[in-house]
Amino acid sequence: MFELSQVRCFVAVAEELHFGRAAARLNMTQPPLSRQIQILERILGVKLLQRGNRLVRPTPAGQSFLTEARLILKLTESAALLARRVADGKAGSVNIGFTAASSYSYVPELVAACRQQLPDVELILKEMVSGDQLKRLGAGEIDIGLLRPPIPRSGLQFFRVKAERMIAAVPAGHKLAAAATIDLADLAAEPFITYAPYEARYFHDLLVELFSRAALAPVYVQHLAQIHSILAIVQAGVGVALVPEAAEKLQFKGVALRPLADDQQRAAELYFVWRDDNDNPLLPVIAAIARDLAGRAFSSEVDTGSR
Amino acid sequence: MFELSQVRCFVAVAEELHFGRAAARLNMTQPPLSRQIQILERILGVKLLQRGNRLVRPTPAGQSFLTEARLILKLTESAALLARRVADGKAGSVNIGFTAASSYSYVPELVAACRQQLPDVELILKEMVSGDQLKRLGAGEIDIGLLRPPIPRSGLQFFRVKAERMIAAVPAGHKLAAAATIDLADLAAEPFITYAPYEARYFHDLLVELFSRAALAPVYVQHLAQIHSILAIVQAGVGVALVPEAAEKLQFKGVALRPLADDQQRAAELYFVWRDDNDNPLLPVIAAIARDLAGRAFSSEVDTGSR
DNA sequence: TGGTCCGATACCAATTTTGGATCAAATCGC
DNA sequence: GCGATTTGATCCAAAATTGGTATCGGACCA
Repeated sequence: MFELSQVRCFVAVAEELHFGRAAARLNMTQPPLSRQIQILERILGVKLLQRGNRLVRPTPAGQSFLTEARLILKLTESAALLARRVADGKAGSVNIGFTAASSYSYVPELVAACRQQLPDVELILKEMVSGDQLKRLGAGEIDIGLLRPPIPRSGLQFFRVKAERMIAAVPAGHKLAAAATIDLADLAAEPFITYAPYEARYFHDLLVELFSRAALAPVYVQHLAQIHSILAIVQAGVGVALVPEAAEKLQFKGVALRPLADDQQRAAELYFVWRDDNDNPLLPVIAAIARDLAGRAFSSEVDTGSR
Repeated sequence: MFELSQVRCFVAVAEELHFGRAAARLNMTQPPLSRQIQILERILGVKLLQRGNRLVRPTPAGQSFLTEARLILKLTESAALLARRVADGKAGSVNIGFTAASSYSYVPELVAACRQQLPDVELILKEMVSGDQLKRLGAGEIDIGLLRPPIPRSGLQFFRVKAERMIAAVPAGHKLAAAATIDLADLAAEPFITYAPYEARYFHDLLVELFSRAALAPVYVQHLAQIHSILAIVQAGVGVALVPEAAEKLQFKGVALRPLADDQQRAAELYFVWRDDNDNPLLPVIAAIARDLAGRAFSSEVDTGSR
């Protein structure tokens, strides 16, 4: 098969319509240029240029090949450029796993920030529970996980991007909805909707620990994995629940969301996790964006707290 | 800039994920393969492959480059293939000039036949009068002319593709429309619409000769270049005219078309013309199609005549 | 008909490429 | 653990390719 140098030779001659000038443009002498064109023609089995004694002009096949040749050269250049951009972390793609809950609160901001700062980067988002994310991280199927603790030490790096309060969700007309804050003991006295022990293990364990520390034992009437399912059940009047603050973004009608009493507050943490041997050049770039976003989130959280 | 052989090397390694196997696939040994990859990486300034001791895998930049590389290789192959097809007269494009009149009778059949037999060929059709076609043929701006005599000998080849009778056009209600055939003398007695001496020189000269031979001198009331314009004027009752038989295809309401008396008939000829030094491989192919079409047209004409 | 322009050819020198041998590192099996 | 094996990298001599100089041959021009 032919070589790119030959294609460049041909394009030069076809554009100059003159071997001598084309050779000059290619920084070479005329004889080797003639030879390269001949070789190209022999490889293709097609005469590309009609050499009259005073003029050179492309044959119809040469004309057609010229069009393609220009395209090929353009493509090679853009391929090289793209590879460099990817290596520089300015283009490419990253697979990101995220939990359903984070899609309400953190993922949208992260995606927006990336789109703005890295317009040529493709973010491939895959919703999955934290456990699956850890598995996929290990297998190299996702580059980044946005997940809940616990995080095993083995070859993973991570930092916290979010810590959001758990707040109570009660039916809108419920007597507890009347107060600005809700006491954990009052909540535990109601029929309680909680999280599925595997699919939403983090929240499940969080609540178990929260209640046992407070020496409370609520009556669990339902286990669910998704926050929006829980809110729907609360709305239906089946019981009350504790959900992360991000649930406010869902704007669920008929459900009142109230913070817990100050001394009972508990934060649900979200971590940005990656394999430390992941060589995707986008990783440090996106990690920096994520860290920056998290920093701003925490400082604004402090603001909110101080009000 | 890099070479296609290096791209092929890289694709092989990226697909096999193994230098040895890739080398075997490329019919070479492993050391030069390793080196070609290194050279490619140095040219791009980007590490494309991560060599672990038991595994090779593409870096993100390599992954992106792999996609582009496959595209480049595919394009080179298709470019070579296309060039060969053009050289074989199976693809490509031809510029064809044609007279307005031929667009009613011959061009549609020719285009249809080409589309069917040469689906990958682009026919670029340009309407122009015969004189312009000869000029453009000389300048190489069209490959084929479909035009009227006279044709100069200088470096042109040609053959006749059509000879169509001239027929009389009279307003539908006109007294001459009553007869099945019209006598030239009767026609010449009417106000006569004829052809512009330059733009439609062939028809102009044809009529001049026809009438002078018959020792007739019609009163010319209007000169026009286009057949449909002439028919429109005839329809308006301004006068009568002689038009090529193909005018029947126009289906002009309010105009009666009648053949001349048998001994007065006169044929308008259409020729397929090209420069004998034109190297477009499509030329012989399309000429053959045109000749075939002309042959069938003439034989069917003989049929009509024998009835 | 000689001069000039232009691409092709012949031949030569330099570089590049090739592939065998070898090396170094790491994994696997016993 | 410790060789045996696998895998990519490196070294080196031979071969091929490439580019350059000189020259040729044909065509147009004066």
